[in-house]
Amino acid sequence: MLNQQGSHQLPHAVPTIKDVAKAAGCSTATVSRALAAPEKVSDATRERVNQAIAEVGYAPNIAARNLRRAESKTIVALLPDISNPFFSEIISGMEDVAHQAGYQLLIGDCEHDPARAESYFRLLSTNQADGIVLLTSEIPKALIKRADGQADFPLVMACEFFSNIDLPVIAIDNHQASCQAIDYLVSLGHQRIATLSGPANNPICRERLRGYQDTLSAHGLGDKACVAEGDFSFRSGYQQGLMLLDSASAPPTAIFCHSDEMAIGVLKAARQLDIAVPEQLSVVGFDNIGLSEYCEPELTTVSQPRNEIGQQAMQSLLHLLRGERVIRRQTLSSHLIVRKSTGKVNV
Amino acid sequence: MLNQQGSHQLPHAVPTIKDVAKAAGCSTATVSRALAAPEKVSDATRERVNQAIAEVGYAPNIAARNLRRAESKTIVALLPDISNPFFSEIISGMEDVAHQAGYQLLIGDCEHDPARAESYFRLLSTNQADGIVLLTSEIPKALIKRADGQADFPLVMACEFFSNIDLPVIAIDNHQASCQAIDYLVSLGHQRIATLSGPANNPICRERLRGYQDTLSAHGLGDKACVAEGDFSFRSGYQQGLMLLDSASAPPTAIFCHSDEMAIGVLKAARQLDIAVPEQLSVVGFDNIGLSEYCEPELTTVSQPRNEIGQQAMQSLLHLLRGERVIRRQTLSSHLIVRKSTGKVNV
DNA sequence: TGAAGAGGTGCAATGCTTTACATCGTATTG
DNA sequence: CAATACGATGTAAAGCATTGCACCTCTTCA
Repeated sequence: MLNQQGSHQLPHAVPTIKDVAKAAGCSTATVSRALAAPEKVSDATRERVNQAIAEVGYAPNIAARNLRRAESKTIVALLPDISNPFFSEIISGMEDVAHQAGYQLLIGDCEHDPARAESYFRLLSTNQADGIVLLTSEIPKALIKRADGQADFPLVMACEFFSNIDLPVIAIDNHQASCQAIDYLVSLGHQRIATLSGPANNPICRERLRGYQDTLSAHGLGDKACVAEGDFSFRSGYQQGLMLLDSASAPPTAIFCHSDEMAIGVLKAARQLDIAVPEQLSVVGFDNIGLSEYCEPELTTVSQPRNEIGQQAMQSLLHLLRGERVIRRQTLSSHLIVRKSTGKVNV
Repeated sequence: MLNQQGSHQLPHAVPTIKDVAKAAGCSTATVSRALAAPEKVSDATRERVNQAIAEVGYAPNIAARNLRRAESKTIVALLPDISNPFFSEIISGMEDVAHQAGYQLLIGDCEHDPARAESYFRLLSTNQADGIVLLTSEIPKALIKRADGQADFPLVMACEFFSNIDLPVIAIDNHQASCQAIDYLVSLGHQRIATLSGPANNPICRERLRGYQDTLSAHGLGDKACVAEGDFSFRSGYQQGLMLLDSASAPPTAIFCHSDEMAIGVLKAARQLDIAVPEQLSVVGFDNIGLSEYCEPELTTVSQPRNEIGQQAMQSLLHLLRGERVIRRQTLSSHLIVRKSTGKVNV
C-alpha cells in the first residue's frame, strides 16, 4: 500500500526522496548517495537521478537530514546589540565563510538581556545550532560552563573575551591599539588626555585602559589620567562629553573614545559648548565605522579588520566542529586612521 | 535490546523523550503530551514528568519535532543590506513578536545579490523556514511566483512593495510623507527644491517622487523639479550632493533625500563647498536613524515607526501561517521631525 | 444496575533521510 | 580458471517526537 501512494498523491504534495527514487528507477539510498557523495554512484545513475530530481522538483527535507545526522548546519552569532553598526561587517565576514561551508548564520541579538542570551545558548542543546560565535562578554558565565564538556565546546569569541575563561579568541591587541592612539595624541603635544571608556567591567575596555595608563606613564603623564565611562552609544558619548568638557578646572585637550559612536557624541557636546575640533579639542574614536568619514569633522579612529575578524572567527569555529585543534588566540592587526578630528595642541 | 540501552548509555549521551518516559514511569506519548498540552495529562503525572525531565536533563530535539510537524518555527527576514541602520529597529520589533509566538528569526542579508535572495527563498521549500518578511523589492520576481501556490504564500512585505505583485504590505504612505516634507520646505520659502532619490526602479522611491512632483505642481513650481539618483548610502549622498550643489546655474536651496545616510552625505558635500546649512541650504532626510540627532547640524527628517512596522509585519505573517486572512495593506503613520538642517530661505 | 460518557494513558505508525551491512556482478590477479 | 577485490546498488534500521486510535477506569445519569 505504501508503495502505491505515489499514484494517489495530492497534486501539491511535496516530493520526497522516494518519489525521486521511483522516477529514477533506483533505491532511495542511491538517490541519497548521488546527492551526498556523487563519486559513489555510476555516471549513468547519477545522470538519471539528477533528471528525476528536476522532473519531480525535489528538495531534500532538511529537518529529516538534520535529525539523522544529528547536526543543524546552523551557527549562532551572539551580539550585544544589533543596532551597533560595528557588527555588520563582522557578520558579513562570518556569513561568507559559513555559507561557503554549507552553514547558516543565525543572528542572535541579546539586547543586553541575559535571558535572551540563554535562549540562544539553549539552541545548542536542542540541536538547533551546532556552534556559537560570541561577540559579547555580557552574558552569564554560567552558560558557558554548564553547556557541555569543557574541552571542545563549539564556541569561539570574536573581538571580546573573558578574563577568566579560556576560549578561542579572535581579536586585535586592544592594549597596543590604545597605546598607539595615545602615543599619537602625545606626539601632537597633548598632556591632558581623557579616555571615554566603554563599560568598566568589559575586558576589552580594561585592556584599552591599561594601554592608556601605560602610555601616559611612559611619557611621565601618569598623574593626568582621567577616565569617564560610557556604554558605546551616541548618547553616552554626548553626555559624558559634556561632563568632561564642562568641568571648571582644566578640561582635557584630547579625548580617546572606545567607540566611534561615543566619539561622535563627544563632537556634538563640543559643538554645543563652542569648543572647536580639532583646534581646541582632539577626538579619537574606535572601530572606523562607515559614518566616521562623514561626520564633522571626519574622525580619527582605530580601525579593526572587521571582515577578517568575522571570517577567522567562523573559520575557527568550523575547525572546532570538525574536531580539529584550534589556535587559542588569534591576534589581528589594527591601525590608527588619522583624519581631521585631531590636531596639534593649541596652548 | 533497545529497551536496555539506557543502562549502557555513554555518560554524555543526550537524553531523549524515552529516557524521560522511563524515569517517569510512563509512555513517551504521555511525556510528549505533558509538554505540548499539559491539560491532557493528570496533575500527578505532569508532576512526575516534570521531575523526570529535570532529573535526566532533557531538552526536546527540535529537528525531530520539526520533521514530524512539518514546520520549522523559523521566519526569514530578508534585507537588502544589513549594515543599513534603518533596519535594526525593524528587526527588533519583528524579533519580539516572533519570539513571543515561539518562532525564531533568521536574518538574511541579500547584499543586493539575487543569488543570495534565492538561497533564502529556498529555505521555504526545504522546510527550513515557514515564512518570509521581505524588506526589499530588489529580488527576482520569479522567486515569488514560482515558490508556491499564489493564494497564501507565507510572505509579507514591510516598508517596500512591488508595483505589480499583490502581497500583504505593512508600510507608511510614502507619497504623503513626501508631500509633507516638500510642503514644509515650500512653507519656508524654498522654490528650487531638489530630490535625491533612492534607486529609480524602487517603488517606494517612485511614490516619494510622485509626492514631490505633485506638491511642487500644487505650488506652481512644477517646472522647477530636479531629481538626482543615489543608492541610500553616505557615499552616494556625498557624490550626488556635490553634483547638485556644484552646478553652475542656480543650485537648489533645499534637498530632500530619501535616506538619512544620503542626507548626511549631502551635509558633507555642502561643508566641502562652503555652503552653510541651514543658512544657504536646507536638507531633509528620511528614516530618523539614531545618528540623525548627532550629526552637524541635527537633521530634519521623516520618521517612520520602525519598531511598529516590524511588529505588525511579523504579526501579519503569523496570521498568514495560521491560515487566517490578512489585511492587504496596513498603512502606519509617519511624521516630519524638524531639527536644525532646515531653515527659511535666504534670498 | 446498566449504559453512556469522559478523562487518562499506551501502542504503534508516521515524518524523511542517512548509512551500516548485505548482495551481486564484473574485473583483476595469480 | 579460481579466487579475490572492487564498484554499484539495494535493504532495512536507525534518528526522535508526535498523534490517531484503542483501551481502561471511573463517573454519572436514567
